[in-house]
Amino acid sequence: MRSDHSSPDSAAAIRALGARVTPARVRVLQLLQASDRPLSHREIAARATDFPLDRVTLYRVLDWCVANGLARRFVDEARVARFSAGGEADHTRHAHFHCDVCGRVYCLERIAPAAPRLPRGFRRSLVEMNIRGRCAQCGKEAR
Amino acid sequence: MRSDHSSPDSAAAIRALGARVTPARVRVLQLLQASDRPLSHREIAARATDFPLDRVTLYRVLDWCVANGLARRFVDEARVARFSAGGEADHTRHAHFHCDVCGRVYCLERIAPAAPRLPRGFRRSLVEMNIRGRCAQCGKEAR
DNA sequence: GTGTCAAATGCAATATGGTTGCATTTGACA
DNA sequence: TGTCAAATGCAACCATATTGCATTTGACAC
Repeated sequence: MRSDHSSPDSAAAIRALGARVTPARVRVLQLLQASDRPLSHREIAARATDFPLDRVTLYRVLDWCVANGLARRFVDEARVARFSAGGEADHTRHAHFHCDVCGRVYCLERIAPAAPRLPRGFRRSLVEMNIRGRCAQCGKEAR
Repeated sequence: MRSDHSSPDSAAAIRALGARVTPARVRVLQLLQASDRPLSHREIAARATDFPLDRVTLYRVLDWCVANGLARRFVDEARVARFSAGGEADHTRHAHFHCDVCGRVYCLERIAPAAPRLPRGFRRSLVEMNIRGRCAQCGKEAR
């Protein structure tokens, strides 16, 4: 246990890449790791109020995380990018659920998209499966 | 065969909904129907140079098509909306392939996403499957 | 500790894709 | 041919993301 709130894991993951361990990277990675669902740029900014974090820096940190396999990015139905901890490989092993009501995105860890056979000449890099509908929370509130 | 270029099908489809048959709707629907892959707003505008078509009108026509089941909308990796002829039902019966190189989107008519079992309380409205990679065309050019 | 320097950051300006409000035009029908 | 709601065009606006550049800072050598 540490006296400060920094997660040694996120800092270590950054250092392991031979990259500079900066407060912005550590904090953003912590937030992603602490969330059970993918976060938008907006949501991350809202959670990082304890910390001075420029919009542009946040974009750059997120891009950096994705480029280095620390996070995965995808785009939801409302055209906003969402990020979650874990590399591409992690997140293509399961499906995502997009709630039409609240707009939240859930990782469905137990649902794995099968890799289908492609037409001649096409090469696959990854498969993603998105399910839309109403999440348990919104279903509860609706009755 | 008609002497003008208007497809009787698109006009008929619009009329069948009890809606007004306007040049903008007919032309946009024709373009979508004539394409073998989903088109972005930009791509449609580029193809409709023969015809005065306001940006906003195009957005509204597209929204109207989607709302009335004449077209399907989805969002690609670059956060741009894409449209193709055919209602939601048509396009959730097959997967889409997004080329990482040229950005084009293909309908994979022969690949059907299986509807998985969801966690308790979640209700599905539709399932979509997106495959990313390199298309046959770009694969050919690369060698 | 202190100096060094590329990497990372902050800020302002810009780009892109899409939406809203409102006045004008037009397709369908009497 | 007149009527009127529906559809359109225009201007202004909004959200998300990116670029260029000057400044700051983490890591490492000393």
